[in-house]
Amino acid sequence: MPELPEVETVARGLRAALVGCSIAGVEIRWKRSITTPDPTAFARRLEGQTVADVGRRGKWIAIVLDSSDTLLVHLRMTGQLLLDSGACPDERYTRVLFLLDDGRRLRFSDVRKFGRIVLTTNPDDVLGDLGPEPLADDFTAARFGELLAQRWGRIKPLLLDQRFLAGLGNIYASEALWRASVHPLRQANSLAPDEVQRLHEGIRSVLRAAIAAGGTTLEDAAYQQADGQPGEFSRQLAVYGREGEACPCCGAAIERVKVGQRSTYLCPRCQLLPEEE
DNA sequence: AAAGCACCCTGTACGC
DNA sequence: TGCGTACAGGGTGCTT
Repeated sequence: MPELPEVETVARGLRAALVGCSIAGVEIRWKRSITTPDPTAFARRLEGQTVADVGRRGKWIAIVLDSSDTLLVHLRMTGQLLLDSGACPDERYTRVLFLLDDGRRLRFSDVRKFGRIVLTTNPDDVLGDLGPEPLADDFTAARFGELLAQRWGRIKPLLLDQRFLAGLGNIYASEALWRASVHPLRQANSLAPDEVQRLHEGIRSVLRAAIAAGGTTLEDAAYQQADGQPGEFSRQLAVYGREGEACPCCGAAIERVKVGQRSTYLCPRCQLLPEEE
């Protein structure tokens, strides 16, 4: 499932491939993939627009157009943005098709139809509620500590809350907690300064490493880079999806538990839960 | 503020 | 083989 590193990888690929290109036409095959405006206005407004830049905020891809419009894309679970030269073997899951003026196509493919596309002149309407970017310079351990100190809930669901911190999903939340040796059920405001420091570093290091590897592609997952290549980070996952396997650090068997209705993976020996919690 | 749950979807895995 | 059902998951919205 695409999280920050996968979305960043896609955005970089699209930036290299799309800037300067114009949209000649739009074909909408699943209307609910478009949040706003309505499909007719969406297609009409996009035709003739040129891509000025491609960026990312949290798990949103922002395709900035040379008018006052921005195309925001959220891949959710199975969304993909793929470039092709005008044909592809399997069109089954194509939900929206952007026809480019040079004959290529940008294809929004999405098996489970959870992904969403927004065309807006005010991206902040969508992005404004997002928490800090974990890799930004001003997201310091001190700032992270201040934010954690205000929260009484469990740390793992908090890391998944996009209003608290933007971009982490189920995979990297588990990985970051393992890197920091912090148990997922810990109360957020109970973390000691050294734990805050480790978790801050765990989050940033796992995201950086995953971006460097082109993201994570799981066996059954849909994520691919814009050129269709799989990400290589799955081999570096320490705990996610590895129930019963040996912890790379201590060798104990990795456990899977439910936290807030989500599967969470941890090492029961490295990530201890203090008795009072 | 925090937690639980239903919902949106479909492919896959499983039990019978 | 073939059916039915549970499950996975990001985000939203509602309720407790």
